[in-house]
Amino acid sequence: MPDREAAQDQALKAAEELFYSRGIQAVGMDAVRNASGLSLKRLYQLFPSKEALVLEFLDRRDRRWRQALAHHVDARTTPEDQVVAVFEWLHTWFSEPGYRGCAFINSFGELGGISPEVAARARRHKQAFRDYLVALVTATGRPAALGDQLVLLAEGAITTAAITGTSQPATQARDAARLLMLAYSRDNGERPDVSQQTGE
Amino acid sequence: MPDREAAQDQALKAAEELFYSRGIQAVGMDAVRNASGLSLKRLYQLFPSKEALVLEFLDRRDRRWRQALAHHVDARTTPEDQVVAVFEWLHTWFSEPGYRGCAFINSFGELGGISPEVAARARRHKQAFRDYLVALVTATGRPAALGDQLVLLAEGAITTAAITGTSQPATQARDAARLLMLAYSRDNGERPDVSQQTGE
DNA sequence: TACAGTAGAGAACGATGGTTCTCCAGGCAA
DNA sequence: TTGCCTGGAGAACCATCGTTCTCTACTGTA
Repeated sequence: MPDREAAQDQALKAAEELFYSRGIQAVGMDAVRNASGLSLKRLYQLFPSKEALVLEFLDRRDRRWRQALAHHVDARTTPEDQVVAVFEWLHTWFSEPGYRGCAFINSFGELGGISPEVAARARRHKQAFRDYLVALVTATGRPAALGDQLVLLAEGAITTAAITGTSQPATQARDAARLLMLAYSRDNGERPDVSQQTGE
Repeated sequence: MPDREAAQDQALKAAEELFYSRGIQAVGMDAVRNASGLSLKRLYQLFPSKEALVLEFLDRRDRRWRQALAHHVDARTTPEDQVVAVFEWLHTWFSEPGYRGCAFINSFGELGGISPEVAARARRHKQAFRDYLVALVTATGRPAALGDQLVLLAEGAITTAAITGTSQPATQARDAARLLMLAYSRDNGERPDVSQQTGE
């Protein structure tokens, strides 16, 4: 029998391509079969159901995505640079052909309301990203609250880039991130005053 | 014959409830029939296909959403307050029971890859929101670039609130927005320096 | 050569979905 | 009253989907 692991890899590669580009419900197991070159029988030997394939697809994507991000960030030396590198990496991601947003946001929107498992994967993925970014931010000596704000910039850039079809949001988010880092830098005190300076 | 307009309203109300909470493909026309109290025959008299119903649902949601936002913002007097009011409105939106993110982001993720019409509605909706927010920002005397950054904060808050199930992202986004408005205020010059202050 | 086990190709099956059709009840003009 | 139109309820129809089954070909072994 051909290597089980290799076959799983083939299936998941095909599934990722299809699920990401067309959405999950729009892709039948027949399409996965054609794209992967595996037989339906083999597919169901490797994954007991489509749901299982979907969850594996998400897990695999989560791992790869975070690895790719960390790899890019690790190339930088200072903590500040590492934070900025997150947004630079977003830019290269957005520029990939076929970029269509975050697979977790997309599958949450599509299936989060009817599949608790899918919703949980999305939560886990976003939580991991948040923890990662907050760690980078606190390494610069700035508060976790800034990390949460940068998460919002990154998430906003991800969906805006997908819908508008440009990678510009990454640059805008990076610039905003730099301003916020400046606002939270020691020169301005650890806790910039956001209380009502605009009136009300 | 019962009022055509009233029947359409009934159908759209039911469709919105179902599509938003469960996703579009997961909701059959049978479910819309049951929820709306209309017969299938009547439904197909009012909308030639499910696709037409979906597009009408999106158009209607776009109108209502922007109206609700504008209504909240209009209650404020100063331009700065109006910008902040956007994020306060997000907070009340996120706090609604059954909040599950932006219907346009969700349907873009679900159908954007296979339905150009749905993708176009998402683009239009986001473009309108962007234009609105940029107009509010430029009314304060600040550059449009800040508006784009605030859009990212808002979009990020929308999806983060949906996936985490909290309304806290609205507050975080509002605080970040205040800091960015401060950074762009006349005291700091019209164009804050974001060039490489973090090195590299 | 005979045989057991595995895999591939694709038909088959049961469920569901979008869409249409049938049949019947009720209102209303002549 | 009679005939006609509209609408409701739901069956019917056809395609698709997830999943399983059948049949055949092949490989390795005694």
